[in-house]
This record gives sequence, C-alpha cells and structure tokens, in this order.
Amino acid sequence: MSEIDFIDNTFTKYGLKKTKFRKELYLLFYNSTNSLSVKFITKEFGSSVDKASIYRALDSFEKSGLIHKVPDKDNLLRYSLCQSECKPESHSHDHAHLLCSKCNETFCLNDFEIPVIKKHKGFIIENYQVILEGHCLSCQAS
Amino acid sequence: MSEIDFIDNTFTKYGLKKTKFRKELYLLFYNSTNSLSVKFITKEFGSSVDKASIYRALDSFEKSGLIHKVPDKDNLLRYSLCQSECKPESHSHDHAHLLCSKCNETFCLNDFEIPVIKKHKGFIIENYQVILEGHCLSCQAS
DNA sequence: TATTTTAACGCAATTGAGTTGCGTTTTATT
DNA sequence: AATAAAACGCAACTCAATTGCGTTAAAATA
Repeated sequence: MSEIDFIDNTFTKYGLKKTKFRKELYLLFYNSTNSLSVKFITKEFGSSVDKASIYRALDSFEKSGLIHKVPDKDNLLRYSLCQSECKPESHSHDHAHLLCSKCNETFCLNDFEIPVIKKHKGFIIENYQVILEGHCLSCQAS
Repeated sequence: MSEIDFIDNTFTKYGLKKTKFRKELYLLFYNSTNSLSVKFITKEFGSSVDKASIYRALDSFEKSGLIHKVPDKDNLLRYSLCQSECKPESHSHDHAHLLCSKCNETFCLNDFEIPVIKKHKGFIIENYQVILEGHCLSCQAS
C-alpha cells in the first residue's frame, strides 16, 4: 500500500474530509521522525496556507486520534503521530519523547517502555506522558 | 524552626532579598500540596501585586532552585516546590506530577519512582519529567 | 451530472499568557 | 545616614493561539 493510499484509507476510516492541504499535512507527519511545531509546518507550506487552517487541521487530527500534543522546551505546542496509527503493528499510544535541550527538537521514542501504573495513593491514572531531556545524536558532536 | 524562620533561612542561603511579597509567595508554596498557577497566585494576592512582579519572583525562585515549572493540561505554566528544599530529608528533584483532568489541579507525587535511564539509543538523557493524567481523590466522587 | 449540504478555507480581528522598559520604592551594604 | 542594588508598579508590548465571517471546495443526495 502506498503512502497516498494509506492516508486516503485513514481519512476515510476517521471520516475526515480529503482536502489537498490536510492530506499533505498528514503526509508530513507520516514522513517525520520527530514531532512538528506550528512554526515548522507554517514554513513548510509557505504563504499558501493560513495559520488558522493549520491550527484547525491539527485540532481535528487530534480529536480523531491521529496525533497528540507534546510540550516544547519553551512550553509551546508540538504535535506527534499516535503510534497505533502510524505503525499499525504497534499500539503504544503513550510513547516517550526525547527533548534535545540544544536544538530544541523533539523525538518520539517508540520502543521506550515505562512500568504501567493504574493507581497511586488513591489517584486513578489513565494516561501518562514521559519527557526525557538531554542531547540528540547530532548535538553531541558540537 | 517555624515556617517564617525556615523561609528566612532559605532566602539568606540563596541570596534572595527578603521582601514582604516574596516571603508570602514562598509561604504559599510551602503550605500547598499542589503546584500553583499564576492565575491562582494573582487571585491570592488580589490587586496588591502586579503580574510582572509575580513572574519576576517566580523566575528568580526558579533560578535559585527553589521551584520548577510544570506544564498544565492546557499547556500553561504552573510552579511547584523542588523537593530537596521543601523536604530537606528527600532529594528527588525529578518527582512525578499527577494532573487531574477534571479539576485541572496538579499534584506532586514525592515518592513516585521511575527507573533512571542515562542513555537510550545514543541519546544522552540528563533529566526527565513524568506527568500522570487521571483523577484526584476529590474528583472521583463526582 | 447537477444541486444541495456541510465542512474547510482565507483573511482580519481578537484574546490572553508572558515579557520588557522605565521611573520609583524598598532592601541591603558601607 | 548615605549609597548601591535589586524589587516594585504601571504601561506598553510580543506572540502563540483562537474566533467570526464571508467564500470556496468537498461530500451527499437527487
């Protein structure tokens, strides 16, 4: 199955309208190993797409369960593909993220496992987020 | 040692000026079990303190290592006491936080342990942040 | 395929968290 | 008491993110 077909199928499955921009946006996520900032997406599409459209597309992707938010070093929003969708064989929605404190890029660590806890001192835990701060490969040289 | 004395000592130790507002702000943290938002702090002090002063105080507290930032459900900033300071016997700076998705409060889980990892696939990991999303005790009833 | 319905779009204006500049006040130093 | 240094209040500002609205494009139905 080609990337285009995969995206087409996914959009059908989730009842998303197949607009040119939204398909390209999803392809951008699909071909990326790290999470995307709105700034990056804006640069990628140039002046052809309004930022309001970007935010609205990201919102609808998130509501569909295609992507999820990741906080930035500066607490700005980034978005990252949910693993269960981008890799059908794996179902770890709660993957960890590595945040490089030098280049400020965020990377998804698909196979990083932490112990799953359901309860802690009376709290009911439904979901968790792990953010590892450090240096990525390219920033270790400099 | 009274709370006032403790705060006085801490301020001396960290070379912080002892202004009325900053001492009261630190006391607010000291007597709170959960992290504080700027909105909450603003309400607490009413119109007597400007928001710029609040942000500047929080910045200097953070630089001194007294408090650290915690992201909110809506990606807003909250601030939470560093454990090594508020509880001298314990030294877990990287404590986990529980974020209640109903009341949007953040609670510090001082004794929540996660395995410490130094490297992962070439990344050098220096720090980590764990955010557990779920429901706090008061929100389980409703 | 033409028509209707529905959602996405572009543009502009707005919101609100967080920051900055500056003159004044308060705390610490001598 | 005089001086230096940092914190303060106020106002203006930045910028990420949101919203309103008329227009355009995609899906549904005839």
